Amino acid sequence: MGSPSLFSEDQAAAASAAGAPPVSNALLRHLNPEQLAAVTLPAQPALILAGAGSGKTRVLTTRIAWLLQTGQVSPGGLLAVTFTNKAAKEMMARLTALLPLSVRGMWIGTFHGLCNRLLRAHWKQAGLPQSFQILDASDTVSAVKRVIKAMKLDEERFVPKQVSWFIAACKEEGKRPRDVEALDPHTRQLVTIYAAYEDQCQREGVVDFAELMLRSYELLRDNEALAAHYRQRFRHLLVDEFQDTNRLQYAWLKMLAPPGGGQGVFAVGDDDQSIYGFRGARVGNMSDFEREYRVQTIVKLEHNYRSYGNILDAANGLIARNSRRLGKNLRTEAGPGEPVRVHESVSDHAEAQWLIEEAQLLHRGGLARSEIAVLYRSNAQSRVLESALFNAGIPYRVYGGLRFFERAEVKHALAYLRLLENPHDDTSFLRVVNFPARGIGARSVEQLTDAARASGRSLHQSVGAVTGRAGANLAAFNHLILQLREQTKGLTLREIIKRMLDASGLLDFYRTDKDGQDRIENLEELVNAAEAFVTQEGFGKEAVALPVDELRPEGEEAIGADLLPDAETGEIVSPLAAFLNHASLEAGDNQAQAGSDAVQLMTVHSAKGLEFDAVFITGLEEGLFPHENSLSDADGLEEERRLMYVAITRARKRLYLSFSQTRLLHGQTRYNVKSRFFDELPDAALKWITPRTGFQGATSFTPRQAWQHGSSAGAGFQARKEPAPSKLIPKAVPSHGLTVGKAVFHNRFGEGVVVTLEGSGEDTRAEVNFGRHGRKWLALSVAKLTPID
DNA sequence: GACGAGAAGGTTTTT
DNA sequence: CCTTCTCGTC
Repeated sequence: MGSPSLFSEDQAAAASAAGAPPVSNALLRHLNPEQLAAVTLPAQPALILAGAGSGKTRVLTTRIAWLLQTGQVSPGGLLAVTFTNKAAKEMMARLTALLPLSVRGMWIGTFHGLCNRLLRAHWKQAGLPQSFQILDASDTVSAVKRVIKAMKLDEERFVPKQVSWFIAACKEEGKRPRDVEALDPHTRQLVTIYAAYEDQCQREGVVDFAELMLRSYELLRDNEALAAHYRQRFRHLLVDEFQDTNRLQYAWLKMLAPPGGGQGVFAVGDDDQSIYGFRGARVGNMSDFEREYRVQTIVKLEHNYRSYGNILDAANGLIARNSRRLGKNLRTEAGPGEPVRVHESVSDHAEAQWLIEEAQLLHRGGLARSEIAVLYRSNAQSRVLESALFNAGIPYRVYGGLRFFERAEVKHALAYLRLLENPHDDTSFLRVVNFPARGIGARSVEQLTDAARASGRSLHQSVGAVTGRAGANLAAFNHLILQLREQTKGLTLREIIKRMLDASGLLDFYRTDKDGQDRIENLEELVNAAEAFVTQEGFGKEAVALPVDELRPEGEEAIGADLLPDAETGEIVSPLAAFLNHASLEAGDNQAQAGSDAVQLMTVHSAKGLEFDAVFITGLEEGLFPHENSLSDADGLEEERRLMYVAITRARKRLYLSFSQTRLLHGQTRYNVKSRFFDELPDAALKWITPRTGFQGATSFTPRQAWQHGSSAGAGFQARKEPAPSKLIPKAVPSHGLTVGKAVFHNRFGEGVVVTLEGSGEDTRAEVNFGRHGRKWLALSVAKLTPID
């Protein structure tokens, strides 16, 4: 590994001066020296370590704008890739604000979006049908399920969901069935399923998310001319959230811009915010990149523009406990601000109660509810909070759960639309052939599937193989689709969808359904979404007029029609096809009421990238956060710590850390020790607001100032050491002085909580939860257990 | 095919 | 405890 230099301010100034011709200062004026250094780096591999709240997106977009404005690259000559549609949209929006520019047709998008684009443009070479469909996660599981059924395997041993994970994991390692090393019989069988699943997908012309990546990787790997074309074309590649890339994504990048190829590869990431290791993200890609690309320049963005000092101290102090870091420390000029408030409660219920009162105070002090976030490690924790908020009549919004395009009714509608586009789409066919019910049962579907499989034809084509009543019903279904196809020719997208909703019987079905009202609203929303898509994306007359290669880099010759991506201009695809394409890659928002002023509830994972004035991190208990399932290895714990780091750095002004002595989980009361993270946070940044004695959701004793002045309220606080845990579950106390739920101290295991008491007299034994040391059974006659408090 | 009883299982998740 | 899915019945 080399030892890349760090840019100093002088170097930064020098770099911008020595770089391309001076640019209109407006673009660079508001950048700090580190940001400026990053933005104006020469065209070479570079790694930008962008801390939380350090203006990462600004650097990325300004970099693009600068490259364009200085004429170093044309819009068609750069590729910028993100993980989420949201990030891609944000980037395009900011870019348009910086430069008078049409971002349409530029290669800015998600990994999957860009792969899709490559595959649509080169479907032949990729071995796909022109109108291949994309399976979402649940489609993938159903498809795998069908394979397992067809292979007559036990669904207990081969759980479709897990098998689909296995397949995705293989693909994300770049492995086809023949590449997977199967050492045991079970894995061998999994690989057989994988192979059969591939056959089925190929037969049906569908690809799952992982396949989008793998297939386009292979496309480039196996077509030298094509790869050369794109390498020639993309002079600059920019990658967002580099720490979240998996093996395949990194390999894909290397295919587009091999080390030493002279292209600018601008990788932005934060190893401290890598929280997706469990699904294949490889932080190691950052150091691999540094090594393989012989990165000369690492720019660290450590100036934080989001949070006050105490919050950053907490974050820095915590993350410093991790080993294997690239090393970074956030700093601010905003002053210390308030201390981080720590609160202990007796139960999860009390925690919720306290939180609500606190949130009400903030709101009354002038803070918008939407500026208050309640974070938790796992979704199960939201219930108590939700019901408390609900009972208190406080508007709230829970992230997670079903997204718009994942809703059953929307997926049904999309399936009909897909059949209009392509009647041979078996996935869609199966989804709606009997929905709404039209007398085609499982038996007939099975018959039909067998016939189709035997003849190698689509379900649509095999309808004749089923006889009797069901056969007639199937024929009627086919007729319905074909007729609708005829009738909607030439109609606007809006009209097509409305017709379909009517003719399919979907609307009628939900009208009679008892809780169908919401679903009907969603279907209406689908019509609106389509309408909005047509207008936004310009799939009207205007778009057709836009030449496909408008943005082709200067001097690049046209190289044959099938080498030119259609650039989503609408020239090749119909609005319907484009909309379906859009719908399969964009899951949409997850809930309505997005606009209303509501307290935001979400997992720490979904909070990544967001920021709020006030943040509550709840359930900070051993076993929950850090989660017990991640404690088996050091890597797991480090990822939990990064997760906590992400959580802390979401807060702008006020941060609460909260834990509870008891929590109802899986129907059982659990007695937890407070999270080890409390021991790892700098005491000076914390302020314990739990009173020594009282319990039940007591609020802070500090005289509270109005929110507007809140940010400086921390000035006079005394940072006292954590108090002894307060008195807990009131119960009769036997002679040994212990009760279930009692906090105790053991010389070897440290602080713990009594979970069970058994026996009496000399024979009394206690099970104590020592958190990181696990649960221990101790004989009270032998073990020295000191009750705390 | 709709409904209800009963069992299973319950970190984190975008595309 | 509570949700989700499967299976059996009418």
